Amino acid sequence: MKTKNRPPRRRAPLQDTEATPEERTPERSQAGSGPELTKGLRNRAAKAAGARAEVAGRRRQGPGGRRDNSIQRRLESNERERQRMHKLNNAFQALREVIPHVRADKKLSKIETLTLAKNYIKSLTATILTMSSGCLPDPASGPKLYQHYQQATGGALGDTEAQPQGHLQRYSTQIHSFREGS
DNA sequence: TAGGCCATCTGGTCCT
DNA sequence: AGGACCAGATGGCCTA
Repeated sequence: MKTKNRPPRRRAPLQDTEATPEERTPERSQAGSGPELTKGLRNRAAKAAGARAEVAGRRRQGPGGRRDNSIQRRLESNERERQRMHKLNNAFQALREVIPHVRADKKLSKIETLTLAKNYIKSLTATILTMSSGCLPDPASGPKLYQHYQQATGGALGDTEAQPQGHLQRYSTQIHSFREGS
């Protein structure tokens, strides 16, 4: 699979207006002040904003454009949509951080994140059920603990099957230790 | 260069 | 009425 640790990208709008990028895009300013954004990313965002303004200028000149009010509403709507998607992405990131996975060097894609989360929940559910029946899984012998997890991990992550059993073993051990410690 | 992934724009629909 | 949500379209970036 491909590396997904990429900077945020911006696309020039098909419709844009009079407002300068600075005055109408909190996200872009957010892109400039976000805690996780590097200077390079801020530069990129600024550059993209400039490109948008340029496109806006070109489009403004054409006849039959939208009325100002309508355009303004659309821009506000776009901004809300961006914010909404950013929240969604933050949630995805938070989810990535709590899902154990074997490719720590590569960022999980959204679909991988969702699939692994589902499998992780299944694994934990299985653990709870095992605990509730008073039977601890043996971490040294390939426990049933993550049969669910391993199963669809292979489905979601094509290369997971190639991963050494050690990762799963470690995962089991960690869960086991956690349970013994708690 | 193709394909995967992603951000953004956009218009429609639903909800408050 | 206005905002939230959704899905399709578009185009950029990256890797094989």
